[in-house]
Amino acid sequence: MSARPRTRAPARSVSRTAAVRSPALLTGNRLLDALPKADRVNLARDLKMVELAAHQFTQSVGSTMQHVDFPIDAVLSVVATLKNGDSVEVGTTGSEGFVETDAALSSSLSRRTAFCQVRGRVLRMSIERFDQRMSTSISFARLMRRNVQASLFTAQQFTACNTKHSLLQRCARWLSMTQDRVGSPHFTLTHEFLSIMLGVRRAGVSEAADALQKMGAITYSRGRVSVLDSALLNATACECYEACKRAFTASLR
Amino acid sequence: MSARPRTRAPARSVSRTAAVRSPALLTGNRLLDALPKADRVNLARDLKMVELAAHQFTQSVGSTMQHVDFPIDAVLSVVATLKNGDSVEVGTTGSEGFVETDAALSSSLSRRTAFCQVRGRVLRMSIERFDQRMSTSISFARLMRRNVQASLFTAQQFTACNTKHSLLQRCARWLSMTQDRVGSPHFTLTHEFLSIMLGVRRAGVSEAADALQKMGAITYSRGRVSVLDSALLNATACECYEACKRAFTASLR
DNA sequence: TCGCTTGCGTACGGAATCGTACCGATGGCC
DNA sequence: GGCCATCGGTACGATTCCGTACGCAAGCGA
Repeated sequence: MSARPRTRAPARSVSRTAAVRSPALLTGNRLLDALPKADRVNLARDLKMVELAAHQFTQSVGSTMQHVDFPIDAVLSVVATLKNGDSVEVGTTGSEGFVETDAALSSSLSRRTAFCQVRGRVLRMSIERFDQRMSTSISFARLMRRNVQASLFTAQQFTACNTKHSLLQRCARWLSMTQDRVGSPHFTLTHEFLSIMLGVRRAGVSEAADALQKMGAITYSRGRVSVLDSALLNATACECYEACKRAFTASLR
Repeated sequence: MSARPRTRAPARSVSRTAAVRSPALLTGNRLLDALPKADRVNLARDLKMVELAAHQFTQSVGSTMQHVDFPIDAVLSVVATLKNGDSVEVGTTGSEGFVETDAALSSSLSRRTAFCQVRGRVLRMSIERFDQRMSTSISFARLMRRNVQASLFTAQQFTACNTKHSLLQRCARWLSMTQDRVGSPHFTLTHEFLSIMLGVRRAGVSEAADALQKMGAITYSRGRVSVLDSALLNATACECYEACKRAFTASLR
């Protein structure tokens, strides 16, 4: 309902754009796949497929960055940890981006904690290779930086979202975003975990989730969530869902 | 009646570090002044001093960027505007940085609104010159990007701050940050305006400000604020004040 | 199959903040 | 010197969310 040429895709399950970009070179990460062909030819040799388990950490504050992760079907969360131990999600990344954004900002130290939110695969590139590509390929550097711009936009949006929007709206936003990133209406998530991400009580999430379930948008049970009516869910979410989605879409161009 | 170091200012108003870096080339913007000498030699000809009045806009959403602003003693705010018209501050910039961070991220469109929070001077550089320097000077590009990293860190910190910290803490944080940026304990600010920045009611800010005044940290009257005890103010602020300060300091190295 | 861990429903008083509104006081302007 | 817009003190019930806590039930491992 948005990207113009792709919706008219023919019989083959590969989109036109992708076909033009020779499917054999596709990685599954949309950011990498948006690179011009020249950048993708030898990409695979710099990438290592890694399976991440749920809640597995991929970076921690103060450590030297070792690698950059380009998710395929995993969803990674970046959180800010406060002195009292509370963590709040400040960014989420799926196949539209990469984790360890600071690497694209001339920094070599991790300033935030990141971990796997929804289990799945990522393509891992060493910092050395990443830096090398950043400094030798203008198109690579440009695409990465535009993705960082979207991350910045998202963090800013969350800043406003957290003061202005209700818990129900934010729950719906989070579930909508995650559904997009997982690429499936079914994923794993406990109320407890979502409450940490949103910076609220577990009981608060249970109430909001119950409301979403009663209105028929989702169902859930013991850590498994299914989105039944994504249109309804999106409509219940605050505008921040659409805004962030647009930001990432725009960054791929 | 409080700020210590300035009162002890010697004959010359230039700091030691600055002296080492040949004072004649100093601009007054700490970010630019942190550039290696080679970058600063012909800097002045690309900069135009501009006086900004309070509440004067310098960029708006969706417009093509024309210039980048390096504040000297002005303080600029970047805000996210929601559909209902509410605005929330998502970034603040003084002499430690620059405004129009997206310019350093391969983007030419403004995604946020920015305006002058506290009147003063900025050094304005055209986008063309900025882009040129970004692409020709590694040290310039590196410094700008590290500053963007600090902006990203700040936006992330505010995301957590807005869910976890009390209004009193956030008021104190804002006042502490602004004092640092203005470089003076006296500045102009109404409760109304601060309430918009923090995304809360005007009455809420009045209560918090009253509390800060009663504890002797500040005094204020009809839009003029004076910080009386910055140590007390900092102690009342949440950890986010120190965290963001450190982030910007680190980005200058 | 048992038991235990984990996930979630729910409830309670309380705190923080909201929305709104009214009014006094200040200070710039004519 | 008087007028008036602006600033901020204050109060009210309403609302949202908090902190906490208890209990039930599903599913996993032994």
